[in-house]
Amino acid sequence: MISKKTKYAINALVFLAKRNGEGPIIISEIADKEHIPRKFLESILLNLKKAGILASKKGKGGGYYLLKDPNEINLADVMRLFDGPIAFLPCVTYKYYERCEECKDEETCGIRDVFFEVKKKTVELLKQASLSEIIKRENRLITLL
Amino acid sequence: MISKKTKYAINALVFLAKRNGEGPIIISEIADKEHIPRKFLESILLNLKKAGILASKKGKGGGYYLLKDPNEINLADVMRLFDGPIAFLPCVTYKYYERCEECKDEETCGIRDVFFEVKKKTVELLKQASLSEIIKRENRLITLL
DNA sequence: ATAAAGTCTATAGATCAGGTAGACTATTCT
DNA sequence: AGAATAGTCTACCTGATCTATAGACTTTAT
Repeated sequence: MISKKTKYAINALVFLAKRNGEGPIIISEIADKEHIPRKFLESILLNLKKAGILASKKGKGGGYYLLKDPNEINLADVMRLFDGPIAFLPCVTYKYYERCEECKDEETCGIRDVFFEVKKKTVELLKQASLSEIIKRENRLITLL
Repeated sequence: MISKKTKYAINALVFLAKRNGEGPIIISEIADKEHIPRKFLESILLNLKKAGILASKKGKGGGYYLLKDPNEINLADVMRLFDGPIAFLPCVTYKYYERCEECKDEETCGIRDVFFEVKKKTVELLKQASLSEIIKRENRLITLL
């Protein structure tokens, strides 16, 4: 399961993507509209800014806005930012690789082989899931109602 | 990431599967060979027994052994037993379904749509990963060396 | 009887998730 | 200049969960 932090981050990003181009949007508005505890959201947005995904403007008329294109922000990146590796085992992650202590031989580990495949497919699907893609799906689901 | 508990459970099960038919194997042997803390392993095996996957025999000559066929024990079931749902969101799980508090409309949620697809594929792959399958993969990896 | 082996109950340290509080800094408008 | 607005930073708290460990108890084979 992803953490609430990640879930809130995704919701906030989709919200900002929908209003992309309208200029800065204040934290309180995002918090209210997306039902996210305000102070908690603060630190989330700060992280997204540090990661180069969002930018902010201080003072009156300020707020947060997307720095990158909605096509280029995907769920895999956001999840990794807040929850760390997506894989089920440390020995099949790319950036956070760690050997399993109790493992006898990684090269011939059947368990690892399975989890590598799972991770590969998962990352593939999550990379495709950009903010634009999410919004596109939402619109498609609405037309199906 | 899966918990150590789940990882240990999988290792113990694969170990037992390899020696299926040899009669009961004592906790200490599994703990030693698989490098699992003995007392921790105890409670894990007890859970697997309660779930109907393992059986045990007390007293001298006792130990644990598989109750089900190695084909019928898969990673999806084991993971669910110890770590709960496999999905990334509570709203796309089957058995543990829960609505996302902050969600406005589940029916048209693009985020949910993506995570549903991810979960579907993941469960599919993990269901195929039976103990027999894991051992088969291990043997194949050995021949490739 | 005795040794072997699983079972049950309790506990403990460490880490982390989720959230709150408040002071501080930068910017804009009048 | 000064008030209002809005993000930034530091610190803290509470409860849950993970990863074990300890020890007494029960069952069984010889």
